[in-house]
Amino acid sequence: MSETIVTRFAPSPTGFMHIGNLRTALYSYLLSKSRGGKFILRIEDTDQGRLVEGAADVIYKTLEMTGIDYDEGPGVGGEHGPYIQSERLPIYKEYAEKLVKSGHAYYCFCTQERLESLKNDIGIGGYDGHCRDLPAEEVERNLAAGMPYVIRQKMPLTGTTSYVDEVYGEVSIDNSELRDQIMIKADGFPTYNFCHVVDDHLMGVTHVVRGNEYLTSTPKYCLLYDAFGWERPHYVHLPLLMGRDADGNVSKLSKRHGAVSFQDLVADGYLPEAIVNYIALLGWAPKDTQEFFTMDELKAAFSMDGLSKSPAVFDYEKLRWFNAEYIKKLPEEEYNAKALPILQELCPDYINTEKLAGLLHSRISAFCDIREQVGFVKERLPMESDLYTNKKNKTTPELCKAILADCLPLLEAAQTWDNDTLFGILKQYAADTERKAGAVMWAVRIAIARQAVTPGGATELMEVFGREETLGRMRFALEELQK
RNA sequence: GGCCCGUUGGUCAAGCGGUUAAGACUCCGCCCUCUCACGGCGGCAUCACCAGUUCGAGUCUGGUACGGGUCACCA
Repeated sequence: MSETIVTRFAPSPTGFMHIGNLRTALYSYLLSKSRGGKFILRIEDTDQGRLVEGAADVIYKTLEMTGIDYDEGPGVGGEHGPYIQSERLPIYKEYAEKLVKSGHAYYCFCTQERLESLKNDIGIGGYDGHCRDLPAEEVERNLAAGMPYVIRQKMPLTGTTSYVDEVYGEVSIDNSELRDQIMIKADGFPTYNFCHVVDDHLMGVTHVVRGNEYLTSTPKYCLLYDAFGWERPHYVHLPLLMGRDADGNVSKLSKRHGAVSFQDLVADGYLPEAIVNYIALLGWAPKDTQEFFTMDELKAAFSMDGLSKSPAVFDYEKLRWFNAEYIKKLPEEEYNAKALPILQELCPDYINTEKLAGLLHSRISAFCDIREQVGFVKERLPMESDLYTNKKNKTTPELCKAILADCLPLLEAAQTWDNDTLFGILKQYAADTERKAGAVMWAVRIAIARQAVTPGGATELMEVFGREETLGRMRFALEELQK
């Protein structure tokens, strides 16, 4: 029989979608979809202290924007609901008590103070098992007296627990390394360590896809499956996403490395398709050298044997390259829909923003680049002394002054104001005066842009500025040179 | 510190015992060109180290070093 594969993405609603989490969601989704399986979304909101208003919406929105759709989950329903853990509390309680009855878990009445002092005692890393073998009568008495309690998983004291990870192979941990972790907290909420196992089993999850940080705690979860008599799922641990620190070292990608949430990147002008394409290749590689993938192509190409074992450093440069490629492929209308509003806000009215947007299309890697590219159109920049001097075109301030003086009347007389006409005028002038076209263009471009590097050539910029602004800038530059 | 995992160029990576060690980003040249960008062409690696196994090792084994993760009433 061919088992239907079921994977899930189980994020905690923190208010933002970390790019590493998004990649986990993507791989989990792709694993399932590459094999015609099901994909479930489950919200893990069992930490009452970290509740953030509207945080789940960020998750829904991100998955929608990236095209990661789920067969079951909040909003879409499914036969295993509810899909929000805070709505499943009675289930966890029931299963935790089952484990207490079967001797795999126990009530613990230790106070926070006692636990604190334990931490300070050398030689005891964590809980000491104080309540592990409390007499039944004492437990009953404490419960009846309403003493606060937690429920802990009873770990075996000896032996080892191992499992076979789909990417890392066999992982084996001494049971003595395992602590009696809390399953149900004092507030009645379950911990991740416990409820994700219950949910994954109840929801029929066959492959648990998650970050490598769970590699060494997975034996604890295996023990839980064993205690319940449930079949263990397949584990697919993913290499971590790293960020480059200021000191050159790397560590788990986090906010200090820059924009690391999906929404931050989108706000900076990165396209969801580009982000997905880039992170798909961070920790996974296709069998051939294809590098651009649509979601459908990813579904077709994804396979677990392409997963890497070693951590991957998130490289903004490469993301920028991907994004630039996606922007270049954007149809005119879609590109303008994003670029024009930014330009209109930045530029004076006389600027031909549509033309400017066109010049920028192949020159930006993210839409946030627009701002720094158009600084010179907003205002006349202070002139740097040596800009008129250009070795390749053999220009000098003196030559530029002459060119500007000559060209000003020619341009004032221009019948129409578009690139072709303007280019023709200047080209003709160059031919007539036996000057290099490059020198003429250089003089004019520097005069109006007042900076060395510009998006577009002299006549293109003239079109962007329009007749009045261009001539105004040229006259100003000429006067400046004549001083 | 204990335990676990990893290590092919600055980065992402292919490679599965015999290859001139793919490809991409970055960087650097050259070409195109009214600057830049786009586009085109080209360049940049003794596979962390040391032992072993083998006729032969980036590929297998062991050790060392380095890096990372994990040891919560967070997930």
